[in-house]
Amino acid sequence: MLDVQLLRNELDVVARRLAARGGYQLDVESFRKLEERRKALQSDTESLQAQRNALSRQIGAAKRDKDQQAAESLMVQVNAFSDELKNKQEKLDALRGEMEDLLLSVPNLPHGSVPAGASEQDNVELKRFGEPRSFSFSVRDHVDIGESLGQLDFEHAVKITGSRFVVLTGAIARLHRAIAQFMLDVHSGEHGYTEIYSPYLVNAESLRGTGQLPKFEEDLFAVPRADDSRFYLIPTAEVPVTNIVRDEIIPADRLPLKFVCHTPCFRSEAGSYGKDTRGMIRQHQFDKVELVQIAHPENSYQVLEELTGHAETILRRLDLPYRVVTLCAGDMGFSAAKTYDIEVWLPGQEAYREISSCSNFESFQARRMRARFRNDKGKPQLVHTLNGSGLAVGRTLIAVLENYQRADGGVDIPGALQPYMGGLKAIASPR
RNA sequence: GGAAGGGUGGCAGAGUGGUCGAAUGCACCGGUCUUGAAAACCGGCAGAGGCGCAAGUCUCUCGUGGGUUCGAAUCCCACCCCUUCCGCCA
Repeated sequence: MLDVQLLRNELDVVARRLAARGGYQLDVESFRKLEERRKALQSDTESLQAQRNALSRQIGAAKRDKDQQAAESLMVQVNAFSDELKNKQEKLDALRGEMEDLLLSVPNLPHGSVPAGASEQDNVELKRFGEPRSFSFSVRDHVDIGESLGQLDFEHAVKITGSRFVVLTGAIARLHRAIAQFMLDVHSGEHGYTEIYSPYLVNAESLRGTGQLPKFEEDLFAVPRADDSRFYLIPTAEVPVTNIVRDEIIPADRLPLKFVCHTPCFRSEAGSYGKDTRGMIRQHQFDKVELVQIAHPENSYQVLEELTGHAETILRRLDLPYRVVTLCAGDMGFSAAKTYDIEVWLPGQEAYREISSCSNFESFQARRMRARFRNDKGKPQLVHTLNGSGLAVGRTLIAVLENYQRADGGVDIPGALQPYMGGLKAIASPR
């Protein structure tokens, strides 16, 4: 959520900066109209309230003095405008609701360093690490590799649940677990993150806090409850972990808070029907190790660089080629002010594919969550929130299978993961 | 699921219809004292919002939402959450 003051004072500037998001159109006119009505209605309402409060105080005084007559005449005065007050109050509440809805639907302002652009085409490559390996045999994708090993099984997943799910077995299932463990150990042991275990079901308020609601309900899986409320399956650990600080005031000397959390993530993938239907690139359920930082506004951009570096470390340790791109304004998520995507090389697709997305949300989520710290004047001030995948576990598994495949159909285990595989150096080729 | 108790400021904890946005303590900020610090003492200190150049002033908020009333932290209703006991349970 943007600061409503900013919209009041610099509406045109805000509209212009938002237009960088692939031509996003802020409804300037209706905001102006709402704001005008709000202003008038609010001052009317408040002055009536002030009158009522003053008269009520006098009634109290009169009653104390046992002056029944004075009290009654004062009550008559209040009653004269109490209907008007009630009416205005109701209108003002409705108007406030409208304002709130509008505000909740406005995306974050792109940071000044974010390149302009409408789509993926306009993202800017920042750096590359590693060289895509050249293979002396014909390269297979993870589906062929995993299925021929008999350890990557989409057919049973379809029977059990449906499309966009997978069953892993044997060494590949273990490799999947090893990857997550490795990541958790590096981030908690070397990068100073506190490991978190969190709920996988969250309430609507949490999703509103991080920005998934109210706008993106169709991307979520909902679980109905006995009353008419519902829980939602988390689309990312960002939601439960960031919401730890919702409605809290954190002592400044504890910033930044650094959390790492491994969870499954659930996404309906509404609107991506034809996309990535083969393999486990895009699943309704996937595991992810998420990094979250709650930072002081002064250094949140430095934190973004660090956090992105922490995610990169994993790929370096696994010796997987990757590149980092700065997302252009039009390709960024709703809540982000700046985002780096890390893309890993997938030989099976001969392409770099997203494996991590690291963002600074500045105060956008913090404002929705009322997450604050006490600044050096002793006043509560909004924190900045950041997060990034460190990394997506399923896609890392794909990258390992494809980059470490052997001519005989087996897969080498990267050195960093071998301790997590009981010393196993390779997944044996099928006979 | 049954029974009882309870949700008040950063924390602890008073307050059961009338200057209560709220005593007191702790924490925090500023000052006096001190070589410095601690202690002591003095002062300040909830949040959000409106109007105003400012000084200031007004409104809202005591778990949430409704209701009663001229007036609600306080009374009524519903819901949520927490604690304890019983039952059930990985």
